[in-house]
Amino acid sequence: MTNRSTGSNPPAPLEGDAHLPLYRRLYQTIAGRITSGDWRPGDALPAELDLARLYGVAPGTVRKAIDELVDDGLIERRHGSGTFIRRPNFDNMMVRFLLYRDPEGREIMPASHIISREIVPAPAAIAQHLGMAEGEDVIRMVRHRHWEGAARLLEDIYLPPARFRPMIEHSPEEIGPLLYPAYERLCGQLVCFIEEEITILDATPEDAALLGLKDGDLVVAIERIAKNASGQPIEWRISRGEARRFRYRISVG
Amino acid sequence: MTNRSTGSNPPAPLEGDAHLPLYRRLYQTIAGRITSGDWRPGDALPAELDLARLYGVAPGTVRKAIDELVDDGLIERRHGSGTFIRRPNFDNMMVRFLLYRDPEGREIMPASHIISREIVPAPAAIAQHLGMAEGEDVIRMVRHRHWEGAARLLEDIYLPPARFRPMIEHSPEEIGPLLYPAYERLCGQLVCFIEEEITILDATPEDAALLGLKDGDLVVAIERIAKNASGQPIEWRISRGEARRFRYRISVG
DNA sequence: GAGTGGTCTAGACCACGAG
DNA sequence: TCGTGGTCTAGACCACTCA
Repeated sequence: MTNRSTGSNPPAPLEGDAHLPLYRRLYQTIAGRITSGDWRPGDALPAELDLARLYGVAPGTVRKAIDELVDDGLIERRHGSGTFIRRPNFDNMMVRFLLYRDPEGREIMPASHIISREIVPAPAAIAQHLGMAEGEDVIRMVRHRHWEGAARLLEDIYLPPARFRPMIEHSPEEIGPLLYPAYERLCGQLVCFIEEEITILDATPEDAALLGLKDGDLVVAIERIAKNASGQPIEWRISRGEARRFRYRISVG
Repeated sequence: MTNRSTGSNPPAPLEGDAHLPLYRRLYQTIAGRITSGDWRPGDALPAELDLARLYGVAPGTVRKAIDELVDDGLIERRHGSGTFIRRPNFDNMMVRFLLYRDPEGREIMPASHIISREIVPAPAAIAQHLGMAEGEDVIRMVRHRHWEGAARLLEDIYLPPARFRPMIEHSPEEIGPLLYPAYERLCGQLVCFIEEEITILDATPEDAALLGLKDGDLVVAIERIAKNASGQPIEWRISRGEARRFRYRISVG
């Protein structure tokens, strides 16, 4: 059988090489419609049987593609009501690890101060992380996060201008305290995956001064690469904070 | 259809409550045969169609159970040759994070010194982690790991005697430098899952002395709970090392 | 070539959520 | 009550490994 659309429209095309499994190509197609903003967080996907008809594949093939999208956290099933695009929430993640709490023990939303935004030539390491050429223009943003009356977290953030020009054109007030919602609202960019590397090292004199640390104190440095639904890197950042009281949980299968 | 064994033996029983999905019960059944030592690392599982016949379920149901066992790292598929029990390798994990290398940059297998082994009443927190009652007997083992001529990692390890009595009956030479292989070899216990929590804190005077740190230096403390194939906790440990140069990578979907 | 997992199909029936 | 996802079945054919 070469075409199983039962008398109705011809099937929609799938992304990806024809030699890839259908469920892989369907995964990429759905991820691409999230990346493009065609489907946005909160939206419902078509029902599985509708997707099967739409793309001309069997229901079991749709199910396998959706299984993997759910595993990767891009979408979410709600039994009886449908399948929905997720909005991951990474922006406030680091604050949790630094274990600061208000007097009642609740988590704090720290104040956010954008110190500078400029376009600079991409250093080699950052260009590589972002899939750009060395020396190509890149947006560099410095941000400090404050709580308990002092700077606690220093962030250097690098963004490709092709996707993120609005981040230098809008005022800090329009951007607000959380970056990832601003990326989505102002630039149509959705962060879906992150990879981090944690290092403990000696504070530089500048960082020590900004964080109120003594000479010889240690900082925790968290390097992060953030990717969109299609797995393309869209942000690189390094954050530094006081190492003491840092805490992190992981589980490995 | 109530019984689909085609004229041959009746199906083998599945673990778990009858109201659970068949693929979940099959997952638990296979995990249980790993825990019990019935199937050991390196062994091949029966072919998927044989498992389907053995347990009286459809091939697709076997496939879904095996998919999840593979996702959880308990088994491994090799296309064309079979499905095999995996042997996870966690024991040396922490050493990687501390970034010590020999002069040629290779990873080091640090020397391992068992300082003490004793049976003590379980403190409340440890009893809870191990699913025991407070005050019940627990094995406490202290181990130091050395490289570059000094102690670099201090480990306090707690084990339930019901599973691990051989660990106090055998000599340190019989145990060898790696604990998890010794658990498997001497006690028939296989570690399949771990959860860790990393904290940076001030060194206690004793830890500072043992690690050669100055007063006020920081240590990284890694608390770990290790579980077998059935998800039962079988070991709790806390390891401390110098915080400086600590490094950790994670990715979050 | 025999046996294995990998992909894909085409359904049936159940459990859940919302109107 | 209807539409959704959740489970389960029963096969076909392909791709890979190894003797």
